[in-house]
Amino acid sequence: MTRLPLSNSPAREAIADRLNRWSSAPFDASKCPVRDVLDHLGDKWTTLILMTLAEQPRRFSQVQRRVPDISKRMLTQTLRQLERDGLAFREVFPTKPPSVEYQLSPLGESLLGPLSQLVDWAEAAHDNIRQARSAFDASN
Amino acid sequence: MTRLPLSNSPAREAIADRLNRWSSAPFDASKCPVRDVLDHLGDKWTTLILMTLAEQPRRFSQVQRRVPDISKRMLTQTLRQLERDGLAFREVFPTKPPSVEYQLSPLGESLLGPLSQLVDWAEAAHDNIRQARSAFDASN
DNA sequence: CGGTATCCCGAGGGATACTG
DNA sequence: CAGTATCCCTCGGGATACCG
Repeated sequence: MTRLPLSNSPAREAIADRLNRWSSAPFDASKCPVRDVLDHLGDKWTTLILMTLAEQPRRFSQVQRRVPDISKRMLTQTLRQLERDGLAFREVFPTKPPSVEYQLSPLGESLLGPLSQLVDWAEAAHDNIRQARSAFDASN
Repeated sequence: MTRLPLSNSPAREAIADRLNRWSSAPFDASKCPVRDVLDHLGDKWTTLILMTLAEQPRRFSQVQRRVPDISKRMLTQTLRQLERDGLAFREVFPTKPPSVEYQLSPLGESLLGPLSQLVDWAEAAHDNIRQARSAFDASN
C-alpha cells in the first residue's frame, strides 16, 4: 500500500534532527538534557511551584498556602531542587523567627516561556484527549 | 528592605493568570490539564517515543531499535498510552506474522511545537544547570 | 513479530512528630 | 516560621518467561 508523505512541519524536523544528533553518539544519559533537566518537571509538584513563584517571590508558608495539598516535606524537597538547579534563589532574612523568601532566577524565568507554551497546549488539547480516552476505553 | 519590581514578561503574566484561574475554582484534579495531560510527558519513555514517531511512522520493533534501552513491556505500555490519549494511531497489517505501525495523529503532531520549545530550552540551559548543581553541592 | 503475564525491587512521596 | 527526621506504603518500571 502507498502511504501519504509526511507533512514536514518545522517542529517535526527540529525534533527529528535532535534525536538524530543524540543518537549519533553512543547514548550517554548524563549528556541527555531531556533526562537530566526535564525529568524534574515531571515531578509531582515542580511545575505548580514554578508557577506560584512566577506570580511573585514568596515565603515558604506562602507557597504552601498557594498549593494547599503539598506537605512541608515535599515543598522543601521541591524548592531545594529548584535552588540546586539554579532556577530559584533562596534568601534568608534574620528576623525572629527567621523568614525565607524564594524567587525565580533569570534562568528560572527563561523557562516560563516554553513552559507556558506547553501548558497552553495541554489546556487546548484537554477535551480532545478526554474524548479519545473515552472512545478508547469504550472499544476496550 | 526594598525589593526590585518584577519584570513583567508576557510568559510570567500568562503563567500567573492561569494559576489564578485554576485556583478560583475549588481545585479539582480531574479538571487540571497539567496533572491530567502533562504527567505522562514526565514518564520515563514518553518523550523519546514521541520523538521517534515524529521522525516517521514506525513499526513496533523499529521503535524498539531506535530506543534500545526500553523493554517490550514498557514500549507497549507507552504506545498504548499515546494511542489512548489520541496522540498516536495504531494500524495493524494482516501480514504473516502480523506487522503493526504507529504514527502520530494530528493532535500528537500539534504537541511537537511546544515540546520542541521545551527541549530547546533544556539543551540551552543544560550547562547553566550543571554548573549550578556543582556550586550548590560544593557549598553543601 | 508483537505482544502478555508474573514477579519483584527501589524510589517517590504521604503522614506524623520533633526542632532551632 | 521553616524546616528535619522517621516510618511506611504504593506504584513505576526492570527482568524474565510465555503466546498467537
